[in-house]
Amino acid sequence: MRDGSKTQRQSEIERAAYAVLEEKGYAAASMLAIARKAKASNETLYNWYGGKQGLFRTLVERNTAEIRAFLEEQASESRAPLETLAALGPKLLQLLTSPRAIALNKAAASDPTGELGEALGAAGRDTIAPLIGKVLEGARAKGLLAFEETGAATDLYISLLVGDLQIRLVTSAAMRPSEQTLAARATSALTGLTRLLAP
Amino acid sequence: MRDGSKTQRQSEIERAAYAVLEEKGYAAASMLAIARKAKASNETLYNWYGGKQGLFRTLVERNTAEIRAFLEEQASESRAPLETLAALGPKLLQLLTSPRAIALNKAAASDPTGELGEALGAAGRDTIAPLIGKVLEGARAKGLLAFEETGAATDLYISLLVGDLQIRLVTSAAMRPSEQTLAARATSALTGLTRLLAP
DNA sequence: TAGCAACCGTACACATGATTACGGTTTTGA
DNA sequence: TCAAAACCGTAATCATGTGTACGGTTGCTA
Repeated sequence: MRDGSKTQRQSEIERAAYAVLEEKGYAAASMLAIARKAKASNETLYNWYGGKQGLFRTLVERNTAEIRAFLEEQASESRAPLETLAALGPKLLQLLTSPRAIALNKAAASDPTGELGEALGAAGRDTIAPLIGKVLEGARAKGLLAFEETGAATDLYISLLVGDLQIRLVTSAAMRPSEQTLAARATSALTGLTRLLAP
Repeated sequence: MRDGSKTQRQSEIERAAYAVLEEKGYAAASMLAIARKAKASNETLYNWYGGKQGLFRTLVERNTAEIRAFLEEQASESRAPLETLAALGPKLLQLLTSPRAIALNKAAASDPTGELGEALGAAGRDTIAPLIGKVLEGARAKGLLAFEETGAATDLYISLLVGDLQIRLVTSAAMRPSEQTLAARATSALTGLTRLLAP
């Protein structure tokens, strides 16, 4: 099997895993169901991922890697810090509320070992928050914002941006808002931040 | 069986259900395990609750009823609106991040049908938010706050108060902060609110 | 084109849980 | 006190999933 062929097969399998996960939930997302959906043999799944945990851990890592890559790309573009935030916010909110992200968060919540959650937190917030922090520090350096601790300022922004939206989506207590609503939320989060951290 | 005896037995069973749920997670919280823990027979569990769904739905309803009762009691005490909020915030944050609440949210996230989540949302936020809204409107009436839409103001407060704390606890991505940290978060949420909604 | 490694489809052993059933015991209520 | 109802312990039934095994097939590699 050619080099690219295997990674392609893997992404097919992982797409199938997402499909089953979003449809049936973590507990009912059996390896067999995923294998059937991907027209793969479960032996292959076990060989490649070790088991259910390993498969979904891979999903978490891939997903957060994608988000981090996107954020780093955005942050590296030379723009005014607040413009960077204005561009970043809506997209980040979309990513965090996407069906995939919600499904992964549900999986982490369902995982009795807490292993998936750790991976999600480590790869997710622990990489996202510092990136946001850098942007905020950039804004402070230009006299656009004033704050003492970067961590607290980052927390504040994330709170304003995300709020309890994720938890309500993960518990199926709410539907995902429209893209416009999300964008509006992002802008009001930014204006709120600038008012609370005004120099 | 005497009147009080049955409700007492029920609360024992429900305490056992919480214990198993917090220890093993929703998927692994089997009716048999709960019955063993409570020294009850599973036949009784099925007779009383219908099944696993019904048992946990009962848990959700009882829990949210308790929270609502607490909030209504607090809101009914005649105090200045902002003092009510100052008293309410820390306690509400404690309740929302308590092991029980987190376990129930995990259960809702694990429930493939989304039924538990609906119950959680309906009983939870849909009753909490209006109560908060009333307090905020009281503050507006006294010229302490200024806002157009009560719903948006409530959202803002809840965002500042809870932020992404719940989702990180539910996904096991974070540990529960100390009571002092929670209290500090509540006060900064309140000061943030008063600054953003200053008349 | 021959050999080989990986993959597919299927099946098997093993474990576990949901749900129902049943005899024995305790509690209720007349 | 005594019959009926409810509860307990146990087990049986049914379904499903995990993890492993195996022969047949495909496609690479030399």
